[in-house]
Amino acid sequence: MLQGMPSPTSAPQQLTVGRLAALADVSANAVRFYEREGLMHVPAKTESGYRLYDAEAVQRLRFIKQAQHCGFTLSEIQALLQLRDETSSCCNDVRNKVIEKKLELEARIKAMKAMSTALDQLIVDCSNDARPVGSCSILASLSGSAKRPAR
Amino acid sequence: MLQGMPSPTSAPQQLTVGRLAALADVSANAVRFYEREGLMHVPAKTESGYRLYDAEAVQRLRFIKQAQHCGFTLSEIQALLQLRDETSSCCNDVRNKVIEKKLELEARIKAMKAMSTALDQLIVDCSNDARPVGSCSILASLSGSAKRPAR
DNA sequence: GATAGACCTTGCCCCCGGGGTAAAGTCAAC
DNA sequence: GTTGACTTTACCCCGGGGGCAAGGTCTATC
Repeated sequence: MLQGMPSPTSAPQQLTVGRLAALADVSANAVRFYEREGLMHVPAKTESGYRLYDAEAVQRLRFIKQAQHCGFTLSEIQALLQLRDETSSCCNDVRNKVIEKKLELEARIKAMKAMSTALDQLIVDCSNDARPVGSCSILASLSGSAKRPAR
Repeated sequence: MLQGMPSPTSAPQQLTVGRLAALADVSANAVRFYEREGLMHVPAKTESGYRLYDAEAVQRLRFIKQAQHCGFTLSEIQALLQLRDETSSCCNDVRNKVIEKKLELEARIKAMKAMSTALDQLIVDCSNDARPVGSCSILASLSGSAKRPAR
């Protein structure tokens, strides 16, 4: 079951891709994908080609996942990771990106609320009766040119 | 400029794909895509292969766009269009789909609000100073295992 | 030492909702 | 007849991976 360490190599905490993935609740496929996309560093490998990760990789992978949960895309996360890797960047650089993302999220929420409200109106208009589709106010509303017809 | 009707064929309101698309504020590419996906009917064609649409197609295309604006995916819209095409279906069938979509939208809004709140917390924690990234509370929070470290 | 079976490797195609491109054909207007 | 806007089909691209195949490797158990 591959329970032991990949002992051939010496270092303290060496993880295969699957075990790393499990620690961050991600699929092994996803980890390899992040590597291809440049989000994860290319790790050391055993002679047979198995990837070997250390504790830093766990941090990095968790970072990626947390940032995704906050609404960042992978390419945005790549930019954040770059800031993190450069000692020259400062906390404000990060903060600004977070604020920008926050504004973007607010805008998307607003758009979705508008959708939700539009649906409410459709539901109210269609007063629960069992009319045939021919006279369905919902279908009529959706076919109009962006303005609801008088019902 | 192809301003006139495609007169070779006789009927009253014949539209080429670009003109149809313009009437619903959609790209011609999108219209052809909807046809491939079975949302738009395959239209009549001129001898040279140009698509020719009538007024019903305008209705249908507007329906698709409006429904998209309400948050429906194309495959859900296909189901709605099917209801619309079947005389046997009733208004309640439509209404139920709308209600279901409304609930889904609410859930997504809730998730995005949670993201937004998480970002707020990060912004507050990172108290606007110019610390180096090494001590950035945002990066620290995102690297942790889902719980924020005491700062 | 053999075998099971869980794990790993690379490589490639799939989802959505289209966008964009190319090369070539067709149309109306001047 | 020429210009230039429009059309056709066919193909690849985005994000964020999922899933599969064919084969190699590892550990545990007999």
